[in-house]
Amino acid sequence: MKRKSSSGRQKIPIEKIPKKSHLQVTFSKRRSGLFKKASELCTLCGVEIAIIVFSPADKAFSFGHPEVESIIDRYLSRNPPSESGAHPLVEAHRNANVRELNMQLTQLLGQVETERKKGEEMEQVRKARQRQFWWENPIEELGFDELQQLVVAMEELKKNLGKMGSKMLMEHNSLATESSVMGMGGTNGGLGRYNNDVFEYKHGAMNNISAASSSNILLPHHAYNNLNCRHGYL
Amino acid sequence: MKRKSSSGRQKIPIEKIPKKSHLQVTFSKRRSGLFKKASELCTLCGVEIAIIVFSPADKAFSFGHPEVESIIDRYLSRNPPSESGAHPLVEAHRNANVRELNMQLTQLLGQVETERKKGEEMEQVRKARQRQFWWENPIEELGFDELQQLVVAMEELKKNLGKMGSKMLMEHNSLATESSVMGMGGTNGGLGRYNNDVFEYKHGAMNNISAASSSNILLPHHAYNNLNCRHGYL
DNA sequence: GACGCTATGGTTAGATG
DNA sequence: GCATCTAACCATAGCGT
Repeated sequence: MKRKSSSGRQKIPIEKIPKKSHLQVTFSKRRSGLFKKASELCTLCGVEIAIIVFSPADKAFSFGHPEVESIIDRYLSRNPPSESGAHPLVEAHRNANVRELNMQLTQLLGQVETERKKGEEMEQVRKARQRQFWWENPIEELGFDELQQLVVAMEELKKNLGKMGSKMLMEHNSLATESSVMGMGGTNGGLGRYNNDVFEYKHGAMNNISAASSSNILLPHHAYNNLNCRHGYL
Repeated sequence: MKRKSSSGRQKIPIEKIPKKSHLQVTFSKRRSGLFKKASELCTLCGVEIAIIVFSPADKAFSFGHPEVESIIDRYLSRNPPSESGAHPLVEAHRNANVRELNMQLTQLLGQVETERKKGEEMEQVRKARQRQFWWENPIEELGFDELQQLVVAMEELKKNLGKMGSKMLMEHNSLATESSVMGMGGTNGGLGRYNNDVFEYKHGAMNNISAASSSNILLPHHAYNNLNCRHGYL
């Protein structure tokens, strides 16, 4: 696709943006950013915040937790008007309800955000995985070139496996000898035992591995089937 | 000196900070951050903003440009000035607020549930995948028996690949002949060209594939590196 | 023109003095 | 508490769709 589709964020001087359209976009983005920060501050610290913004077009935007008005009231005079005291108890009850609702709301907003992010992250992982592990696609869907790559990769991997296998085998053997637990008997059929029409491995270590693999365990059946039956995948 | 004097900024969940001292610090830092952002928004967009914050200790902090009070006035004069409690209109407004809050609450609850389920489901898939694709773990983490299984699986897979490859090759060839687009020239180095110390494939089809793989494209570099550099995984 | 992307600048959690 | 530092995380300017 595009390697360098964007120059990324550039530094801008903190002074009035001259271009109207540009200003509008920035206002929109930064306003939501500001409200988000405020919301986080509410949640993190359990405080009450009210924000009032008049847009360049003189439209009013506001953020408030629990409510803009109650905070304004409280700010204007340090005692909440408690609504003229006609029915103080009712008012108090109502306010409690509203506070409760707002609390739930804030909490839920946080939860939604959390879950959304989690989901997004997983989606990202999945996508990355898809890109990275293209060779796990059904073999039927691979293109010719991809098949070529896969063949080469198999060679590489097998080489690595051979090396790793011999190392593991040595560790395994010394362990088995020490504890005298694992029997290593059985005939050594080599790899041909599992795979009787194909290849021969000339690397020394590999023979060790194949000898071991033919003796000890024999694959757990489900695993083996898994590997074979999913013939389109790796 | 100090190599690792700090672990740097850590991610924190957006929920109430339990530790009082942390909360106080965070509140202080974020409040100033919020005010700074507001100030930038003022300057950049030439708008009027007022922010009122009541600290956890119930102390009032405010930011205002040009002044908090004038903005509050302007805000109150445009919105239903809900100062007195006994008015039916105010009551109605408040009730509407509660209804609105409840609606949001319900909606959000639904969203949370949805997201949660989605996340859970994905987690299940991931776990299932982990179980099923144990061989994708770093080779270093595989146990001895698993390595054995993997070796055998490789043989199987390679066999299948050989077959599939020959089929693909034939299709490819006929296609290339028809369209006369792809050059197939190049010396045939066999698989040894990519992998010079290991195995030899005796299956007839494989030779075709290897011949092709050494000719045409040579692997795109990033793909090749991917396969080699990730030597721990498959 | 709302949305999405990416590179980059900015904010801030944690630690330290 | 406040200032400072560092390493991460996060917000967002500039583009593309």
